[in-house]
Amino acid sequence: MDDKGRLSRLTSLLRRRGIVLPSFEIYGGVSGLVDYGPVGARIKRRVVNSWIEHWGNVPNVVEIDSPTITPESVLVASGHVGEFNDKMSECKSCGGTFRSDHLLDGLHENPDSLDSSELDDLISKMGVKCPSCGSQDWLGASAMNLMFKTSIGAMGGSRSAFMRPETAQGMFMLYPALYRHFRQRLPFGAMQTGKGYRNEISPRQGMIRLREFNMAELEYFIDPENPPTTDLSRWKRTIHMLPDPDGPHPNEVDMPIEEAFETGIVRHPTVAWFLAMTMQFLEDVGVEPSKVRFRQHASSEMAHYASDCWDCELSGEHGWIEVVGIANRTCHDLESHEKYSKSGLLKGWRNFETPVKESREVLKPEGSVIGPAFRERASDVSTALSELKDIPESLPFTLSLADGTTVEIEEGMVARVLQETVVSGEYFIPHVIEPAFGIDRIIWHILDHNYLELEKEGDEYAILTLEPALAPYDLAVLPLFAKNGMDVMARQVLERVSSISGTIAEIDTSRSIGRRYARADEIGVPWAVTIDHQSLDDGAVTLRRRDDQKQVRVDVDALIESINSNSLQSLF
RNA sequence: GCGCCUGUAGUGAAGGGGUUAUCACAAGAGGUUUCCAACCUCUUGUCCCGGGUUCGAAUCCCGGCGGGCGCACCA
Repeated sequence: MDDKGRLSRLTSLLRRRGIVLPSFEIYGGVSGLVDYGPVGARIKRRVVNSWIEHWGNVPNVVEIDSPTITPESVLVASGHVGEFNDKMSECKSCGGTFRSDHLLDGLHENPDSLDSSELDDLISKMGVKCPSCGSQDWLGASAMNLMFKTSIGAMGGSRSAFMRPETAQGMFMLYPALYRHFRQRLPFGAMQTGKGYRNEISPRQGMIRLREFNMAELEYFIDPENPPTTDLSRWKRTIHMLPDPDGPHPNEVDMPIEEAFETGIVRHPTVAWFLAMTMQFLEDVGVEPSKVRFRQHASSEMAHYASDCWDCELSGEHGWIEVVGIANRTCHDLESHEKYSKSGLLKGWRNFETPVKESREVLKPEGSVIGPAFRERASDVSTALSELKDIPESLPFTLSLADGTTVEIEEGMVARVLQETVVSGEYFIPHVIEPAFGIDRIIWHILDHNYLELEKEGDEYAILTLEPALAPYDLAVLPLFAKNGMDVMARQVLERVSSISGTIAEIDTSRSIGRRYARADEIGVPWAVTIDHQSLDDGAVTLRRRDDQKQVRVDVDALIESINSNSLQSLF
């Protein structure tokens, strides 16, 4: 079959059957925005549900849901505002645009810190040439903001905000509530699915680079000194991995996850577990395992918050595409939010195995002497005394204060005492391992990997071999002819099937039976039930399996029972 | 953002300064047919948007919007 045209035939199918299509099309469309139609929305819902179920099976993982509108201060703390506000300089003569700070690499120790006018001054002073045409004629640097800006409040005095570029910040914002929910015990995780927004410069490749997209993220909070370990041996499948090319294992490998961890290719036990769980999920939703690979980021391409990162990439019509990022974000986010928000609640507590008893000699200030002696500096003196590392042998001595000045501490101002403390544990900032899934990209690859172009009696025949759990309909009910009572019985069967919780069936009565099978196959309906004349007499119907077109005769009651127990396969 | 190509029913395509824009498939109604896109009759529906040139624009020109590829960008 003509492989060049497969992509456009698949795209046509997606539009024609209402799976994925351009948004706002009667107004000309907007690039980077797509709609899921009646069939696609159902597939999407089921993919998202599968994701929630997959991770919901993990103990200590809960789902949350937070706003997409996010105050600017949150994204300043997370680093997104700084990182997202790269300045771009445009060459007047060739029109090429480049990151202004990159143009100044090597000419300034920290070009990232400069504002627009400083960048412009330096670019012209240094005579920076355009990398593509060599001229020195630059337009002023302007911000390239990849976040959608908005404001909270309709009138003046409103707060500056952005549409969230990731759902993760919602989980960090709820950390105190999560910590309480889990009774102060790590590890635990919180997940959320929903929309994210990035104002891409040039969205491309259909639903691969969108401006508004569906994400599914899980933040797993751990104690970095006691990272949870899991039994990796239950995942036997070899995984294709491209380790960090600058690291100690620069070559591509195929091995089970357990071996990858033992040989040190995957550095963190919890990250290894997430890699395995991710592979498992992708297989479960019908991604072709041979078209999956995991690529470890080189330190140079690491996101601003990540200390170790693996991309999961899938191969399809658009090449290898990143669909999941698994990052060890360490304590970056919580630490930064603690600093910016001044909240004291973004911590975990770990008990020592045995409480530490400490006794040390301290100089305890005599308030009644220190106070009158130093007046407004008295509290600084007390602080400095309590922070003294080395207790002087004798008095008087010279004490340095935090502001750099010194005072003389004389006999009578302090008492020499032995202080005993018991420290039973300590606070720490949890580390976070985050798998972030691009749902739209995963759906694209599910469709791509399951779209089969077959030939049937000389005709082209398309079939979507979706996992039954993801199909837009579980079952198609087809009266062989829509008359003589077959249509009535079909509607009765439809009603019985539809009343089964979670089961969605459709009825199709128009045109020939072959055409209706084809229509159902094309959108991935796994089962079709046909009611013929004989069904009216014996109450049995024909059950047809999508993937091999085999059919069996089965009593309606038995059919309903099998659907109920999710065991239709066993009828064959 | 830049450069090249491009936009015609639901889908895929043909055509093109002049009556009512063409074809296939799909879709709807009816007929026929005892299980895999059959057949017959009828039906619905299209020139991306705006401006210009012209007696007349779906066609030519300009701009916008959308799509493809390349460059740049992609936390």
